Amino acid sequence: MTDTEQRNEAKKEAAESSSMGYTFSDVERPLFLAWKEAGYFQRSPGRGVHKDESYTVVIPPPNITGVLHMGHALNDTIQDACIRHARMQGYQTRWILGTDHAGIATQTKVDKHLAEQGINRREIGREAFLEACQEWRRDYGTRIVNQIAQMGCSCDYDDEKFTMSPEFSAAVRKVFVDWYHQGLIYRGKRIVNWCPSCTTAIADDEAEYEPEQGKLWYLRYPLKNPRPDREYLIVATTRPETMLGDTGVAVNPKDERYKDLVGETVVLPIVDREIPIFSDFYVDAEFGTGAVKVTPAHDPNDFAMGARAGLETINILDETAHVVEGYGEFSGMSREEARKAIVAEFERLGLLDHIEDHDHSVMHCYRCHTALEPWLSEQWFVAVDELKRAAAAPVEDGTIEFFPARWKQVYLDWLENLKDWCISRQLWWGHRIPMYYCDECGWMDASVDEIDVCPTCGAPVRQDEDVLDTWFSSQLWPFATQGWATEGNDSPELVKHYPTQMLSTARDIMGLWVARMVMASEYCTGDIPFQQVIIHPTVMGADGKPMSKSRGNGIDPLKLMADYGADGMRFGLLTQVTGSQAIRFDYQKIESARNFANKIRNAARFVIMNLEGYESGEPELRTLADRWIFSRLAGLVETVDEAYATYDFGEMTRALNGFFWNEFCDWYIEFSKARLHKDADPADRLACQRNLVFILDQSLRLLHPIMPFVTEGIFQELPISHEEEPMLIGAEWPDAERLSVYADPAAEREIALVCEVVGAIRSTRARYKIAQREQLSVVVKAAGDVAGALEDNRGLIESLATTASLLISENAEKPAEASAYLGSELEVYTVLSGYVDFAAERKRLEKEQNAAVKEVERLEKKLSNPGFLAKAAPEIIEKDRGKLNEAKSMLERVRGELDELAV
RNA sequence: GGGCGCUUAGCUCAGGGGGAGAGCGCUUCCCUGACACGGAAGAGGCCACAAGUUCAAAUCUUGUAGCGCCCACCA
Repeated sequence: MTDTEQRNEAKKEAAESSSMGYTFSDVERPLFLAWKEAGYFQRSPGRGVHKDESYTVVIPPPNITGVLHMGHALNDTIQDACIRHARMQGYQTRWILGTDHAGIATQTKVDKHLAEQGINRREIGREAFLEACQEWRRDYGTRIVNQIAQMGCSCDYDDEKFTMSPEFSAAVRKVFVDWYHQGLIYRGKRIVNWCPSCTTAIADDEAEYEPEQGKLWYLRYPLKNPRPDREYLIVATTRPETMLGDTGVAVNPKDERYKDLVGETVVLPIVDREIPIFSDFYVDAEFGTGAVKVTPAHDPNDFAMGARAGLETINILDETAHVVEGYGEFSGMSREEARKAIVAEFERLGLLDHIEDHDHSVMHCYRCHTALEPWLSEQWFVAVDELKRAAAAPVEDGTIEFFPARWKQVYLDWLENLKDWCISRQLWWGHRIPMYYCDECGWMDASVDEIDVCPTCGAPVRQDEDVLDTWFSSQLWPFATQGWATEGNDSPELVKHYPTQMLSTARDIMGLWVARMVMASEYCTGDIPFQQVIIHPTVMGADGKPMSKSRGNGIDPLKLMADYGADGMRFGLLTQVTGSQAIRFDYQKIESARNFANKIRNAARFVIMNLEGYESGEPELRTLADRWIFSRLAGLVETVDEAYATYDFGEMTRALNGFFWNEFCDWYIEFSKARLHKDADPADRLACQRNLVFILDQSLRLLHPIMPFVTEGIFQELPISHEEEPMLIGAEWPDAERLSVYADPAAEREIALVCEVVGAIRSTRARYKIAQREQLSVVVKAAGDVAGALEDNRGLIESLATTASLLISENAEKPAEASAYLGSELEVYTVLSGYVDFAAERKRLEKEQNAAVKEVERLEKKLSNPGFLAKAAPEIIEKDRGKLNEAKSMLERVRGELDELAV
């Protein structure tokens, strides 16, 4: 083990035992509280506000079923960055915080929780169960809000919302009642996804498809009037037990095989029911035998076909999926038992043609994993035709914009295929449907207020037992959180903060939530709910698969924050946000971001520890380095602004990191060191200090929305006036236009030359393993203007390259025993006095020679192409001509060097 | 089955018609008074494949192969 390795080991151990230097919670927590207490999180008008326009975002309310996961971490970071950015720009910001009661998900969790204590929901009854849910909600609701706070999110914590608050319930009831009275909500008997174990309907999106190795049974249905060539029809089915409820057999109208059978009748075996053969385009002639048994009560497609053909619907299963009365020996059997028994019966009757293996997917309940039963039952529905047209319009005409833009089509396609929405759930936890029934006189109506007695006959009424789908309340989120239920569209909050500016969410709830919010908003407020929709990429595990407990590839954001700090996690996540639809989670990105935070802290420490004798004042551009870094800053602000406008966070973080680390730290701070020296010119020293403070301050502002904690911590220590801007969170965002006066392409070109010379010397030094402190003699040969620029900045070169002597001249001669660097505009000769390794130099120069030869060939070929000369843009041709000249000159000089080495 | 996306350095990914980039990893040197979570210098890529458009293709079009996600779901 080398000394360095030993030292590193020792440091590592020390770090592990003392949790290295900086403990996040110690620093982050007090800053968070300071922001909160100073009122920055509150609804406007607040501190720092100087614009009339508002900037409002509603947080996608996290379910109270769990804790913060990677999806929240990314999504909330995006929103906080945007909100903080807007706040610094002076907008009246409001980030509405809250949680979602998440009906079915929470009920399952609470059920399970109670079961662990030996408590059964049905035994304790509805009231007690709901109290248990409320307790759960208090616990988890608090927990998740604390975690959002831990991330540094600048939501309005003093005005927290909940999808089952009284305010929200009022909104839900109002919408239900209005829609019911307008005929948008109706009750109907439909096929729904029924869980026989939970005994509730569940939404399509709450069902999970699981692949299953099944069978395809080919059953013979005898014709009522057998023909000489045909006694029966063969149907193929994956679910033979449903044949008890068959009321027809369907074939494709174009299917020649069955054309003459349409209109005939078959006699359903076992039940001896006579059912018609009919045609329907839905039937795929290629599949099975091309003849389909139709069970309208137990399959949604059959239901549709049955409706078209006017078939009877016969329900053969009860709510627990057992065969109902009236089917003899089969009655009372479970689905599985009935299947076996019926197949056996067909076999006994000689009506089982054959069996094939058939893999397919089956819907399962996502809570208990019981296979779902398509079941005919009485449910409440929202008629979507009218609503979906209203939801499509603002997206089609661009009033609502998607980022990335391709999601627009996904949204419209989803709406296009939307079917009526089943909103009733046979659950307890949720908004109870505000429908009242009188069993005496048959009166029924929806009501915003609670009703006890029938308005027509005075008898006691009962309220519908079912609750509403969670999404029915979630769809109201952007406006029901802002006083809509009580004050309508004139609510002061809505007037100021509606429509909201932006909604950020994951793509999987695009239809479920995003589209429904647009529908509901258009209908309830007559306005769009938000102007822009960000669909952020999904965070996948390191294996590229969706994060899940069963795969064990999940990442816990809380642990990330503990290990890398909230800032590290936030910045690291945003570096991975590109136009892509999925990101493969990469610890190294988070670690790099943590290192970046550390870099920022150390750079700030350097600036602050070098402020002896500092007096505040305007920046003063005295040197090339000053002009250069200010020019770069001006460019950075433009890039960052553009990145916010397009929500390109990857680009934003790359620009910020590159500027701060590679330009400000690696070069500008290094350039500054000589100027900050005790013996340096005091006036220049002060200018340098002011410039350092200015650049650092501007950098902190630009970084703050992404890394709020580190930047605020440093800002507090900066010797700038904190009277107007006491905290960075409310400080003014850098103004690209004002800074644009610093744009200085000439300075950027010149500094590149200086860096090229420094780099050439350092490179030679590294190649010959010459220690940094050993001073070198250097000769630079360059044309007049270049030499002039370098001469003006010889101090920078001398200090960064540690030279003993530096000769810069147009007519410089190559010194003896020197290593040569050949650039396009300059040559650098580093004197090595006796150390020159001729073989190594030759090898290196030969490599350069090869590259130069190739470049010359490439360009000559290109420039001798008549097509290129005739059609390419003149500036491109000019550029290539210049490049060819450079390449030729380079080649000539490399050859000259090689010739000398040969001597 | 439909839609969308991806394939660029060892790894994770940017870029997007005229000079191949970043971070991590790797190699060499360095604890120099901000930072070893660091500094300096390097090595490393016919940009998946094929055809086409073009004066010019990693970049545009089409196709092929592989990977992935979402939606639908055929009895």
